[in-house]
Amino acid sequence: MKRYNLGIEATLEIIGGKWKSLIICLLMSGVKRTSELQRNIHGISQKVLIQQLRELEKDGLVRRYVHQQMPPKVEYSLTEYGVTANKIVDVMCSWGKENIKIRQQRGEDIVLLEDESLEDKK
Amino acid sequence: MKRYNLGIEATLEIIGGKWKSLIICLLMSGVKRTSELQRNIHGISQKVLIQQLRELEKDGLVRRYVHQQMPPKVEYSLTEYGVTANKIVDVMCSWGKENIKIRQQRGEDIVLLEDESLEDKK
DNA sequence: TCCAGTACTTACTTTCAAGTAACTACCTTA
DNA sequence: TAAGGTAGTTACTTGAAAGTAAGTACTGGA
Repeated sequence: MKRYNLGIEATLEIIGGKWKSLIICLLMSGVKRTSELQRNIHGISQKVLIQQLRELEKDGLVRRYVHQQMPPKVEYSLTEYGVTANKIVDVMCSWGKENIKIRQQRGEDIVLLEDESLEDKK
Repeated sequence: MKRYNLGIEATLEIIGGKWKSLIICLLMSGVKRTSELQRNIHGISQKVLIQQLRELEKDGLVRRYVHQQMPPKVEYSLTEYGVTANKIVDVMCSWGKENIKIRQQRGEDIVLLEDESLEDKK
């Protein structure tokens, strides 16, 4: 029997960690191929990306669609349930933006590249 | 120069990790003493609790008030800025509750003890 | 006088998520 | 025929976060 004291514990298990909320954030802008995700998430390794995607799939947030073709083409998208999780990711994003602004005003040497990573580079 | 691709990265730095969102959640119900927090956050060690509180204080989310008396009495509360972060914690809590319900309906052997940890045990 | 409780600090250890790198297997293009 | 791109897997290593345990310093109560 698994016990949770607060709802937030379950949330952290599912979208906690370094990468999952970023993946959800990117998938909100539409279906993405594996390689697209990897290019757009700075610093993630292929192993970790795929591992995180599989976990999100297992938890019902992400759908994996394999095109039966060569060369391989695999597409990931959010499920309906995954979209509900985006509510969280959304407030985290906007709170984070505000936080960065505040720290910039304080004189910290930081930038938000913002959305560059979301756009497809031509 | 520190670079963020998405606002969410800054958020994760500040309230990410295993314990910080739980601490914020508890502090939303009012001022708390160190020992109260420790009793109410199941499994946290004193070292880690104090460490997390100091980091939250450094980031401006938590206020630490030391009563000049013996035996020592230290109280922690959320700052105004800390209260803004509670928006995030709030959606995480409610999403997590929903998640637990769904998994219970699926037959998973889990419970949400919910709010027991928030109340002062007499 | 000793134990319990307050709020810490310090030192050391463990764990596990993430990182690194190499490998498979297939196709297309040069 | 060799390189580059697709989507992975596997094995091993690293490092930061967290856990463990003990010590400090003070007071109040049995």
